Parts: sequence; C-alpha cells; structure tokens
Amino acid sequence: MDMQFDLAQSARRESPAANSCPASARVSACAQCQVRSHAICADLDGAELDALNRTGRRVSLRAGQTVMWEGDDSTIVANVIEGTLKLSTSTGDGREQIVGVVYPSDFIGRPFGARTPHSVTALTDARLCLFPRGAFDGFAREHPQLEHRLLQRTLDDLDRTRAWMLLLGRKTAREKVASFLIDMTRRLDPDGEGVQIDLPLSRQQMADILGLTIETVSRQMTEMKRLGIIELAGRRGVCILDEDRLEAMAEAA
Amino acid sequence: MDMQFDLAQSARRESPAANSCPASARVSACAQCQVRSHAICADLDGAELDALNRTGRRVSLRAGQTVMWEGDDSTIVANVIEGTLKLSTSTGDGREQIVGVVYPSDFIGRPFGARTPHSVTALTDARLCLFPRGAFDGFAREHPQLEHRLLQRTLDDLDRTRAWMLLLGRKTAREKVASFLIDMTRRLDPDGEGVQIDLPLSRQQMADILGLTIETVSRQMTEMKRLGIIELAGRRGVCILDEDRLEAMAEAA
DNA sequence: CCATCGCATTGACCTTTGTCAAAGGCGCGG
DNA sequence: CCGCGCCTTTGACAAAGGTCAATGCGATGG
Repeated sequence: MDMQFDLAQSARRESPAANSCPASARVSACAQCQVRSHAICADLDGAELDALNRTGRRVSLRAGQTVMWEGDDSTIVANVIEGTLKLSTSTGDGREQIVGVVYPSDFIGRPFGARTPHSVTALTDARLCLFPRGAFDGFAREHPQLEHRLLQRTLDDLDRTRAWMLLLGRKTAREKVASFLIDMTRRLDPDGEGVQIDLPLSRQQMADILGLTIETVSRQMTEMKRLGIIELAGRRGVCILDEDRLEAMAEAA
Repeated sequence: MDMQFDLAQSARRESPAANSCPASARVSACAQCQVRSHAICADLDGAELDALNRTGRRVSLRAGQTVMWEGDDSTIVANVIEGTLKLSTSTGDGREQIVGVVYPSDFIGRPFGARTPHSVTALTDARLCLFPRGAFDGFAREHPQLEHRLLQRTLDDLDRTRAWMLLLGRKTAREKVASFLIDMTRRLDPDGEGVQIDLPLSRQQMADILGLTIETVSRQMTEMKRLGIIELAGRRGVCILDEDRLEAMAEAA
C-alpha cells in the first residue's frame, strides 16, 4: 500500500502528458479506437469527434498509479481504453472502501462538479483517453448526444452501485465472496463454467470491495475450494467448477 | 412490515390517477409548484412546462404506500413535491437494504431503462408529480436542458451513494449511527445544534439504511444518550447536544 | 382518560468476523 | 535455477454485532 502510494505520486509528477501522441496522430486516434463503439463518444460524427479529440490526449498508466485523488479539484475526466481501475474512498484513519471497478469503454472522473468524490487507481496497466474537465463540460453541453450517453451510463452506474449496497449492508462474508466471483466471471468470461479466470485484484482489494478483511476473504475462498465449488490457481486464478452452487451461495448463506 | 406491504398493494390497486387534477387545473399546476425551482424542470419555459405537464399528473400517497417495485417494468417516473420516500432492495430471503432516501424536489424512477432497480415507498404522506416513463423519456430527449439537470442530479446521487458505501462497508455500528444522525440533521435542520429534529424513519428503517439490526441501532442511540451527546424525545425525536463529539464519533469509533 | 397494540429498549447469549501472529508458497530478480 | 520478499493462508483468540426473548412505553382509539 505504501508502494502503491509512491507509484501514484510519481505518476502525478510525470504528468499525464507523458504518453500523448503528436498532434498529427491525434486526428485519426478515434478511428482506430478499440472502445469507440461502446464509449460515450460512440455516436459523435467525424467533425465532432475531431473537435473533442483536440482537447484530449491518450495516457498510459502502470498498475498501481493513481489518476485522481478523492477530494481534489475535479480537473480531468477520461474514457478507459484499456485496463482495469478502481474507484475508492477512505475514512480519516485509513480504512478503504472500493466503490467501483471500471473497465475499457467506461468513463471516469466527475464532470459538472468541482470535486473528485473518490480516488481512481489503475489495477492493471491501463490506457486512458483524457480530457480537461472544463473543456469536456463545455463540449458536452453543446452535444446532447454525448450528454445523453453519459446520462445513460451514469444511471447504469447508479443502479449497479445501489445493488452493491445490498451486498455491503446485508450479505454475509460467504455471500459476498460468492457474489463477487459471479460478478467477476460475468465480466471477464462470458462463456462461464469450467474456465479459469484471472482476477485483476489482490485479496486485499477484494476485501476492500466487499467490506471484509483479507483473512476473511481468504478463508471463504479456501472453504469454497474445499467444497469443490471453485478451484484456485496461483494468486489470481480462479476456476468456477459449480456455477449453480456458487449462485445459490451468493443469495443465501 | 406486513402492514406496509398491504398498504402498498392497495395503493397500486387504487391506481395512481386517484388524485390527479382536472385538465383545466393542470396548466397552472407548475406555476404554484413548491419545488419547481429545485426540481429538474426548473429551467423549462412556460410552453415546455405546459407540454411536459400534459403528460403528467399529481398523486398523493399515504405513509407506507409503495409507488414502484424492484424488478417491475419501468413505467413511471416522478418528481417528489412533498414528503420523504425510501428506495430499497432486498435479498430473496427478505433482508432489506434501503439504498436511498428522497426528499421534495428529488426525482424518482428509472428513465431510459426497462426495469425498476429498486422499490420506492413513502415514509411519510407524500405528493408526487408523476409521468409515464415513455412520455418522459421522449420529452427529455428533446429537451437537453432537462436531460442536463437530470444528469447533474444523477451524478450527485451517485456521489452520495458511493460515499454511503464507505459507511456500509467500513464503519462500525457506532460510526454508522453517528453518521446517520449528522446526515439527517443536515437535511432537516440546517441551523444545527440544540434543536430537536423529527426523524422520518423508524428504528427498523434506520437499521435498513445502516446495514444493522434494530437492536444495535437502539443500543447505540441509548449509549449516545448516556454519554450526553444526544437527547431522545419519543420515538422519532432526537436532539443533538454535542455536535462536535457526534462528528468525531462518525469518523472513528 | 385509560386500555391496547406495536415499536423500542434491554438483557443474556451466541455466531460471525476481525485481530494478531506465524507459516507457507508464488514469482520476481539475481 | 535458486533465494528472497511479499502476498496469502492458517490458526488461536477477541470482540462486535446478531439472535432470541422479555419488558417498557408512546400513541391511538374507544
């Protein structure tokens, strides 16, 4: 965690401009963008894309780097092009809660607001399409299509977040871990059963998502392995052996 | 809780049209609306307001009535004119988590989505300005001003909801109750210290917000009273005697 | 004004999860 | 390929909060 913080600070010092492309390359950046059809810019036309693009730049992040800090002025927003990042808040005495995990094509940052409500940190190496918040806000206000997609995305986020509150407030450790594994499997391996997935999170990060301690997460995983519901492979690998029983476990202890 | 459910069902049967005004009265309804300047319709002009209004109607609710159910098709959205309502989800076996509490000028329902992600139930008698979702969606798409306000509101909701996740996942019972009291006091009595406020919630509902049991909430309140931090008056009355100590308590046990 | 009903409080006890500590093993760098 | 560091697992114990049960009390209606 100390290391993570150091990395984060160095990321900040390097400045986000580090990996931006030369102006000539920018124009076509969107054309070859892997997430364009899913990101909020999906239904902008060529000229609009070009205009938005002129205010933005591509940025690469190493795992552990923090893009923005809880409580900071909200100065940047971004689309995630590649990688996985966590959104987190903490109490004064350092207890952390991960309030969201974002994937390629997701949008991060706080448009139309003065403060960043939570920190954003890369869990894996990642690439972002970054915009100054002010410029983005202005552009968005002039392009209802963009605002509409942002609204849809925000409404979806809110639904997911509220569903997660049920997990945090009312589920047991067992149910929490099972729910988490199902959620992750759905995200990372749409085909389901039998296939091994690689969690983009450490045990500590799983604990920070589920509102548990690392020991409790570990014990629950071990117990599920013992029951033949999952198989563990190394630190990050998990294989769902019995999806049905796992799902039952996610709903009632 | 059974009673609440019965009331809710009867509300549904009575149909939401019960308290709508005659067409002649509708036109002027917005002019005298108490929440207009704070609701999402704030910056619509007269003609727009009129158009939107033609699709909507005013509805009165009794405490305990449920306006929409988790999982139902999303058919209505509404502005809260008066009263307090809860948003809630539950597990298959009946454990409930309140995922939001809404006040006058807040917006409820799920626009641009097929499903209602959580139930909405009146905690006090309440009045809504109700719209069919389809009509509202259509109107919103044609009025970027409205969508923009809805976006702002949704972004704020998301920030608040994520902040609440920290409470659910990482705070102790003591901290949860203290945080809740501070939050409520801020909402209901902007002047602060020394004044008695009336909670719009029962102990069970407080427990459902905080992810605790009714007994734990009760014990924490009693303990705070014993410490001279709050005073309790009847079932719903609370008086903050020492706001500073309460705030300290909300951050670290 | 009093009886009653339902919410709230209190108490005793138990389960779950957290804490602290030690050992194991994965994976990186030498 | 080996050793070391860090993450993870495991264990023993403590504590917070949940459960079950009984009592208290505020508000409603007769």
